Amino acid sequence: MPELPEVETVCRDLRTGGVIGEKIIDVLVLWEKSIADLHPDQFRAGLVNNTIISVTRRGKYIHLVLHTGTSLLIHLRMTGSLTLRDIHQTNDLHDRVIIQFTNYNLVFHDPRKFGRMILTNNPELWLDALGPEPLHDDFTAAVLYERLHHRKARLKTLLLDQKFIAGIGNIYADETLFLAKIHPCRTGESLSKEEAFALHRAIQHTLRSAITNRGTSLGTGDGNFTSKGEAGQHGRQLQVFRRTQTPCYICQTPIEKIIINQRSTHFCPHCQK
DNA sequence: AGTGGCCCCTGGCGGC
DNA sequence: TGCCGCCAGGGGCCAC
Repeated sequence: MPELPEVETVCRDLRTGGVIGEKIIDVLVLWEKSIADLHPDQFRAGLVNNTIISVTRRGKYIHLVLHTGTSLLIHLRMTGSLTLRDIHQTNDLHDRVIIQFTNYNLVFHDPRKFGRMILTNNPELWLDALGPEPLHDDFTAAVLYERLHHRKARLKTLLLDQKFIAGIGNIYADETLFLAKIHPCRTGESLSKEEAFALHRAIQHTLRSAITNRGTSLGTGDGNFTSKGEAGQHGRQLQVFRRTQTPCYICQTPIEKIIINQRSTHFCPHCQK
């Protein structure tokens, strides 16, 4: 599942891969729902002959800005990936959209078809709805405490809420709460200032560490998320996610799995209070 | 404000 | 071996 670290890795790879300055020659839409509500002709017309001038990330969105000022927002959701592929390489069954440059293609590949590409002149409609960027300087521990202390929802729910904080998904929510030694069912308002500060440190450490490892690639079904088609190396660092009934690395207590808001949640019942 | 249910999808996997 | 049915899960939407 691409979360902030995986999306950040994709953006960095697109930049170093030379996408900036590239002119779009043609666009193939192989699955119409992947481009939201736009007709494929409009989508294509908005992109062809355009040049990409920047690649940035906001939450889990990849934001490509074109020289006309139009934005292409890409959300990978569950199984999406963006890869640069040699122009002579054949298409894959699960390719959904192919943006063609002179010498290579930018391929949106998405087996489960949840991902979306949004061509818009108003990207702020999507991006401004998001909560703070967890790795920005203005997201301080005090800011997190301020956002938490009046919330009655459980922490797992809040961490997954993109309006509360942007970019965290199921893997890093569980890992963050383990690192902070806080139980996922605790409510926002129940946290002391010290606990909120510990959670802030855990969020930033978990995300930074995962970015360093180029993200997490889970073994089966979920594919790779780096734009070079490689597996991210963070999987071996996971402390609780998908470790149900195996011993906690700290105290040997079996990791428990519960469901919170339809999401599987993994934690150590001894370490996390 | 918070929660639960359902939907979108399909590969993978457990059960028989 | 082969088939069936369930599950995962980000996020939108709706009901309560």
